[in-house]
Amino acid sequence: MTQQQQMVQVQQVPIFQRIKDFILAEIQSGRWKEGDVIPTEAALAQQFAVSRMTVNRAVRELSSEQVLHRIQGSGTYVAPQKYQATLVEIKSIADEIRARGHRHRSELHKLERCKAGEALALQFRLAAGQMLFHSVIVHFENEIPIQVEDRWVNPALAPDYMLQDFASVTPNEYLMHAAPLQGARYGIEALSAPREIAEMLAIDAKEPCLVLRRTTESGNRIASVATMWHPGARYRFAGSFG
Amino acid sequence: MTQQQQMVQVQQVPIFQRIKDFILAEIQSGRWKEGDVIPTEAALAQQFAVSRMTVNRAVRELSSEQVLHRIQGSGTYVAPQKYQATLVEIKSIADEIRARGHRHRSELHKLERCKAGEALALQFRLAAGQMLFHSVIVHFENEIPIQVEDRWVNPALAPDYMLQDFASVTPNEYLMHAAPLQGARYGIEALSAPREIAEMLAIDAKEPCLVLRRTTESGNRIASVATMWHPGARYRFAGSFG
DNA sequence: GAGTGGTCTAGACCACAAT
DNA sequence: TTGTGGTCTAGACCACTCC
Repeated sequence: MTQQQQMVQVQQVPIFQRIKDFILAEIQSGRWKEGDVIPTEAALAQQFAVSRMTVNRAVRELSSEQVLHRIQGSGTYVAPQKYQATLVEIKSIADEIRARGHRHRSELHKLERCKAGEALALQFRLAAGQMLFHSVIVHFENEIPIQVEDRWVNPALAPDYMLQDFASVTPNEYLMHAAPLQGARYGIEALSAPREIAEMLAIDAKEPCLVLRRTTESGNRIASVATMWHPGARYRFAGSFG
Repeated sequence: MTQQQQMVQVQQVPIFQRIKDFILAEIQSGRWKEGDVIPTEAALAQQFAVSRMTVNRAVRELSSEQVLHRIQGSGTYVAPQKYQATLVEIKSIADEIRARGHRHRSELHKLERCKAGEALALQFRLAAGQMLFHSVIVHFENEIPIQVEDRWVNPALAPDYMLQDFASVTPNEYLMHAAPLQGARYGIEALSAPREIAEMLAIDAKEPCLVLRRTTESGNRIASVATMWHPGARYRFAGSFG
């Protein structure tokens, strides 16, 4: 086993990683196809002359990466084709603007306490008539309006929301401290700008807007419901992978 | 150690998972803050009266989940605030429709070979004038048009593209077999529908559309450039996490 | 040099699946 | 019953950081 240690030292790449690479190569080459059983841990351990635990780590990690699928008592299989899914990552608007090296500024257009109507109460899973906080903020990138953030907040989870200085702290940043994010639901839509939104974004009414709606949860309660409007002509969600 | 095994049996939850839960609880409660050093593997092993390998697995998995950050020779730290990022997963349109229990049908509107113009050639990293395949397909959900898929394909990677029966196989499905996906770049925009698109989607021209542009790579070459148009009034990208 | 994480071993017992 | 994966141990040597 001291020999193994020396191999690691000389070869740099850990054994479990070399086993992962081997398995990936078999799959990439088509020798192991979708749904195929791959060799057992014991067989791979013998093949590579390593302990079963080392093989176990390689195979376990590939399972958690969705490359393999394991069934206790049965075997290890090549997982079905990777989902042809595109993951779009949407970051905090302020961070994103700063990451581009541009200047972020925000303008508070509205900050109020308000009774929840039926639709809102339903979204918050609260009784109608409950008090909610409501803010409307416009975010600027180099003085060009880029987002209208219309947000409703659950006072139970963020009691100091109305006291924040939203010129220096975005609602996102405050809420992350007040009510640690534990889950979210969201949707992206394309909608015509209503008049008030169009005015705040300095675009024509009816212009297409890219709209992100997001509901965030903290401790099984709804912390916040936000609708973010972006001018279609000036904004896109983008990213890459691979 | 037989005692440990019995504990596992009785308690159901593996020890490494209980250690993960413990660490997560310390962080969630605020007792361990962002940037703090957490106890060493040896200390946790003693605290839980388990072997270091078991602690190692717990901590290693939390590292790969971005909850902790490890520095060899230094220690294990609570990772910086989880990125306040929203991940939107965009699946294949046909799968998505079928997953909703609805009927998917597609109509081929165009299928041609075409010389690449300058802009397209640039996107494909090919010389202008190179031959490309071009298809325009409309996807229907329960007979309502839901997506116009305008796609350019690199013949070098998918030579049989023109021979496919796109009523039964979507371009996505074919391309996944012909040129295994290795990377992608994409963007989501909100645009007014041009006249041709509006006609295919059976909406008014200038109606807002949710547009996904995606470039896919396979083996360092560009396999395909697609633009997918969706009626803003009838379609959204949605998802959740947590 | 002392302490940390990174990796590996050669066993073990268990739950589960296939037979 | 046999074989598979799931978990765990009690050590070990190594690379790296920090003092």
